[in-house]
Amino acid sequence: MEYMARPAKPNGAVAERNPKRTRERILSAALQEFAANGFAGARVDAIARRAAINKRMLYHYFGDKEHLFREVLRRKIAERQASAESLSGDPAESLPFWFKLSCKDADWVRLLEWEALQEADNQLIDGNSRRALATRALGRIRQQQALGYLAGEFEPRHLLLAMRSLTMFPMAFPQLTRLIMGRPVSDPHFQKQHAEFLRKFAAAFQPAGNRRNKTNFEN
Amino acid sequence: MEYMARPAKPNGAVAERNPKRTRERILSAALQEFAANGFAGARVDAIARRAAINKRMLYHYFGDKEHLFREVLRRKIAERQASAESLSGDPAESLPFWFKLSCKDADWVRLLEWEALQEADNQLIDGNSRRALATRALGRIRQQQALGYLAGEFEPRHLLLAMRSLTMFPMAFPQLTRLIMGRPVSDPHFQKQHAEFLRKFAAAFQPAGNRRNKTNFEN
DNA sequence: CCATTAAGTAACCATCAAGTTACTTGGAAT
DNA sequence: ATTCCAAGTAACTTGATGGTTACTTAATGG
Repeated sequence: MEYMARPAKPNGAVAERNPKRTRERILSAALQEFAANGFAGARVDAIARRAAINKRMLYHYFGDKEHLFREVLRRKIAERQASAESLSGDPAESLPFWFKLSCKDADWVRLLEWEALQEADNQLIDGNSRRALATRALGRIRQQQALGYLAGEFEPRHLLLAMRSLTMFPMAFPQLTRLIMGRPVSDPHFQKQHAEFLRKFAAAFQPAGNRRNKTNFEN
Repeated sequence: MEYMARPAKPNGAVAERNPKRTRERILSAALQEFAANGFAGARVDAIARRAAINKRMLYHYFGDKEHLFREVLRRKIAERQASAESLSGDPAESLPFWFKLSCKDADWVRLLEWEALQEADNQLIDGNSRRALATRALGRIRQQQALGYLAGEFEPRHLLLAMRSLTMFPMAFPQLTRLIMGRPVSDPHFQKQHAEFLRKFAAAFQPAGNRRNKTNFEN
C-alpha cells in the first residue's frame, strides 16, 4: 500500500517555526513529567502533549527518552550549581537555607531520588562537574573548621553528609515526615518550625568552645 | 475456533501443590522486584519467573499488581515493627544502630523511597499501624528527655525526624553519598566509619550538662 | 469413592507506549 | 528565484506487558 500524502497542517493554522522555544518546551515538560513519574513511569506522549509539540520533535532534538532524561538532569544540576556556591559558612544559617531550598524545589529532590533508585549499573550523570562541586563544598568546610566556625573534631566528609541528610530528608520522604510531624511537608508552618529547629540544632556542628548565640536575632 | 484442550503438565513432572509456599515465593520475588524497579518498573512476568510459578497464580492470590505491591509493603512494615521497639534510648547507641539497620536492609529503604515518589493522591499504606508506631517512638523520646538522656530544649517530633534523616539518608541516596564520601555505601569501611561518626555526633542530641563520654569504650 | 473446589498450566489478547516512516513546508543561503 | 535543509506533522509499526480464557488435576470432606 502506498503512503498517502497528507498536508502538514490540515487545519489552516500557520506553522511558525521556533526551534529554541520547542526545545525549551520539551525540556520543561520533561522535567515535570520525569519528576512526577520517574524514568520508567514517564510517558513520552505525555511529555509531548504537555509541551504542545509533536512527539517526533522530541526524537528529533534528543534522540530518545533516556537522552532526554539525562539532559533534563544535566540542566537541573547546572541550575543548582549557582545557589550551591552562594552559601554562608555558618551552619546556623546554611542548614535552614538548604532546607528551605529543598522545600522550594521539590522537583530537584525527586529527580535525585529517581536517580538514586535507577539500577546503578550505569555511571553517574554529569559526574565530573558534580564531583568538582562536592570537592569545593568539602574545601569550604575545611576552611570553616580552620576558622573555628565548624567543629574540627569531625571529618569534613561526614559533616557534609550529615548536613545534606538533615536538610533533604523531609522533602525526600514526605510520607514519613508527615507521619512524624503530623503535618504535610508542604505546610509553611512545618517548614518554618523545622528551619528554626535546624538553626538551633546547628550548634551541634560548631566547636564546643565557640558556640554561637542561640536566640533569634544575633549580630 | 474451539479452545484446544492442553495437558496441565506436558512433561511428566508431578504437580505438587503447596499454596503456602507458592504465596510465599510470590511475595518474596515481588519484594525483590519492586525494591529494585519500583511499581511502574516492576514486571509481573519477572516476578513470576523469579518465583518460579505460573503468572496466573499471582492473580489468583493477589488480584492484581497493585494489591500485590500493597501486600509486600504491608508485610515489610510488619517485619520492621519488631526491631523498631527494641532500641536503646541513648542516641549514641541508637543512631549507629538505626544506620546499620538501614545498611543491612537496603530493600526497605528503597521501598519507602518508591512509596514516597508514588504520586500521593492515594492514602498511606497501612497508615494506622504506622501512626501508632510513630506515636510510640515519640513517647520514648519524651521519656528519655524526662530522664535527662535527650536534650529537652527540642521538640520530640523534630528530634525524631532529625534522627531518621541522619540514619536513612546515606542508603536512600547512594549516589550522593558516594560523591561526598568517595566510597560506595556498600563499603563496610564507610559503614563502620559513619556509624562511629554518628556515635560521636549523638552528643548533639544529649543535654548540654549530661554529655556522655566520647571515647570508644565507655561503661 | 465420588463430587466439589482450590491450585495449577499454557496459550491468548487488548492495550499501551517507544520509536519510525513518510511525508510537507518555512526560511536562510546561494 | 530557486534550492536545500532543518523544523514540523500524522499515521503507522513493533514489541512489551498486564491481565484473561479455557482448560486440567490434586486433594479434601461427605
